[in-house]
Amino acid sequence: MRKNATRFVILGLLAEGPMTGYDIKKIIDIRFRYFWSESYGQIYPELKKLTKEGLLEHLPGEPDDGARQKKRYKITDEGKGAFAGWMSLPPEVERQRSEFLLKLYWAPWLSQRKISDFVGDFSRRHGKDLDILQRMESEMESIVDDHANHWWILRILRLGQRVNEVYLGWAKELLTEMEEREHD
Amino acid sequence: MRKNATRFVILGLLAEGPMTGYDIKKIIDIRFRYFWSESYGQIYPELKKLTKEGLLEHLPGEPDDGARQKKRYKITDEGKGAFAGWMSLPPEVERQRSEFLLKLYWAPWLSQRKISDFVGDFSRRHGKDLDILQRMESEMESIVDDHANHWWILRILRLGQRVNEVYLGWAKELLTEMEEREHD
DNA sequence: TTAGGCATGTAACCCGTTACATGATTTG
DNA sequence: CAAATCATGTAACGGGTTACATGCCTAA
Repeated sequence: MRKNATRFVILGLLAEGPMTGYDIKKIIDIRFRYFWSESYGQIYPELKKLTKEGLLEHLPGEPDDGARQKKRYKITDEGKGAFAGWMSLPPEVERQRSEFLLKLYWAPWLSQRKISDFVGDFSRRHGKDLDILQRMESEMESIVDDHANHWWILRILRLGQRVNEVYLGWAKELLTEMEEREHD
Repeated sequence: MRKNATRFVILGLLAEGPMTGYDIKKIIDIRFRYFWSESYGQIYPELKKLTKEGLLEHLPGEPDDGARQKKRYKITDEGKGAFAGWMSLPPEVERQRSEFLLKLYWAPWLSQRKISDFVGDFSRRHGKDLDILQRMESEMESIVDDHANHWWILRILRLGQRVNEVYLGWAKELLTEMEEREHD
């Protein structure tokens, strides 16, 4: 009754082609950065487990133990089946937590200065996110017909953009309202 | 080097007045529902620990062990200090995960029908969220001057509204685009 | 009287990060 | 040759959910 989405993210990426644990982490950090994350401490043990269960296999010619070298994994048919099974399940709604909004809720405990610092940090962070998403969109637009899922990736990127635009607009407004309020 | 925001949420709520673990959970589920969550399995043990550390105390006249009855906790001065200390720290950025977007990324594995079901669920969920946020906003607008933090709560609610509006608009557009694409 | 909400609590278990350890390869 | 990056892996630890156990009180 647990999620363990990690294993399915790994299977999904390996379904696009064989790669190493390091590659998987890199792709998640870049392509998925707005809606997913994993750590090595999750990825490597999970690769091992998936291999033992027969959902993955080492590529032949690669060391399967001993020497510390690149280890490329390939998904098996069983692995593809497991992935397809997970895909067809309704997506779990993850709990969301925002320490930023929590602290805004108790803003009267803080100085005006401190609050506007927090809001400023929030704003800058989402400004950067927006920049990255816009760059990713341009790239993706030029190769939208290359793969079946590029059309979908574009839609995901655009959602990310709109959300970040909302964050930015809201933060800017809030800073203005705070100033107006201070010398009323 | 760990977060443990749970204990500070508890301290923050108890700083508004004494209450039970049950009350704390209810408030988080209702007022914080768009940006925070806790389970009883976190709250009760944490209340115990905080009491042992002297940041909380049982209200006199309440059973401090034995009979299973209402147990109201009150924050101590030390507890207030700990809370203020946490408040002044820059908010941690929590990792965010969306299984929904992950599955959209691999949408070509699914039938058109399945995808639009997922998008439809997403849309309905955020439609409900938007309704609730709008109702909370009306309530809050009528009592905005009652407490120092009501002004802030209003801003938080409005951010939630805008984000949910973006989700809804995006989902509607996506469903339209999917239909256009199907009979091209 | 019974269903539902109030109310507290624990144990098992998994999730996930962090810190640490190790070493190869590439590039300035 | 040194630094950065590639690359794999484990152990410890805390975070957090879920399932379970218990029992009171109140309204239909």
